[in-house]
Amino acid sequence: MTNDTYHHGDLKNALIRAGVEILARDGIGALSLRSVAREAGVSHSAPYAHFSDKQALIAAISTEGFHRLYAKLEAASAHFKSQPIKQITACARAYADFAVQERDIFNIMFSGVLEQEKAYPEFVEISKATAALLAKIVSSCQDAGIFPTGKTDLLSVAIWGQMHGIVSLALEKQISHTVLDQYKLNEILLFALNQFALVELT
Amino acid sequence: MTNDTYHHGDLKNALIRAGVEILARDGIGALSLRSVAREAGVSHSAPYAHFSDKQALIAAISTEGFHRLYAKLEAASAHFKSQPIKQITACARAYADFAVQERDIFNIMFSGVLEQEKAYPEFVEISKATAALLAKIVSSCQDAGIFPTGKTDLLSVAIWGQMHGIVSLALEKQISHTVLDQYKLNEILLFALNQFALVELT
DNA sequence: TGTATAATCTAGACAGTGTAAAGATATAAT
DNA sequence: ATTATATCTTTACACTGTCTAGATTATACA
Repeated sequence: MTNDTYHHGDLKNALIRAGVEILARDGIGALSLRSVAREAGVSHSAPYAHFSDKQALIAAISTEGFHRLYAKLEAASAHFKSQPIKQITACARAYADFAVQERDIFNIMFSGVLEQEKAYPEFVEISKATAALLAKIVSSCQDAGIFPTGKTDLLSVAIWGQMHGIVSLALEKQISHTVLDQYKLNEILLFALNQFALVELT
Repeated sequence: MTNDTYHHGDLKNALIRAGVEILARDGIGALSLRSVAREAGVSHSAPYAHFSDKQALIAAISTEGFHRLYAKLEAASAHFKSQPIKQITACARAYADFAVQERDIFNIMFSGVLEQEKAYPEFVEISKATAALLAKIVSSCQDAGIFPTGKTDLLSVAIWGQMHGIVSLALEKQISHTVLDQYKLNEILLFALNQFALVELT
């Protein structure tokens, strides 16, 4: 797609890819409209043909991040089809892995896109789908007698929040390294998840 | 302190107060070195006499934020002296209240200060003290038979992470408003906290 | 097919930002 | 009292997001 014509052909997606690349390579501080344009090889104001402002580009990059997170959770879940215990623990691990490995995308995904007055339908869609995927897994755990029945959405939000918070604090280095070294992130997540469970998750 | 002399007298603290004020009034997007200097009535590079760079100012504002959070948790805890059940639930509510009411300070406190290569001793001190305060309350809950004994630090981190994550997702509007309207933030927190408890927390 | 219209991209400009350097002014130390 | 140090202002620079005007290409319609 990256031919040498005046018109790029697929600039919108190229800009999103460039943003993801910059986040992974140079970190969140290096992500600017202009750096993304440079990375994609276009002029500094070319992005405005596809994104109304910087927030819109960030929303698009965050949307891509949610797609990756969804795919990772979906894969973890599919890998243990009809084994709810393994599904939920694998998802917790996948969530943590994603946050650690794609740290800056993870951070940008949760840095206020939905708080904006503007609506970003694709972002809303995939983030809702991700929440629904978690709820589905939690629900199947309930059906399997792993979690108490009822209030699936409440349970699901509580579990998501728990995973999210523990992972976030760890990324922020707010969890003392003596604790983190002793237990490791996955063990903390498992311990926390087990509080909800009727049988032991391992 | 704000006399009309060339030397301000207490510029460092004035800048921190100005930063806090801007965060509360105009939000995180309006927080710049120059806006803080303007708010304090000094030239745009005056802050460099007291802060090595913007990160250092943000660290100082975040430190002030942690002092406020600590004070709020301490007050909630002190108000229910030797009533561990009420202490822990009051702390959860206080944590959520702080996050909601001082939203932008809360966000800046958890936006990577400790990830920096530079060390900010006062920030480390108060954030450790806050974690220690939570651990103390959790420990007293263990002594009172509210939480299972042992692994206090693990338990404490899991509970902190849980509160932090649920509150963060709510601030981010990632918790669907149908769920949030139905249960309210405090109820979600209480439900989640109860998973750790041997007796019912209310 | 040819031409008007729209979409896409470039170039230039502007105000705002973080930061560095040089100089002015007040305080502290001797 | 003089020197040294801390504090603050002014100026300057590169970089940012965004706006405008104009160039180039694709699309739609006659």
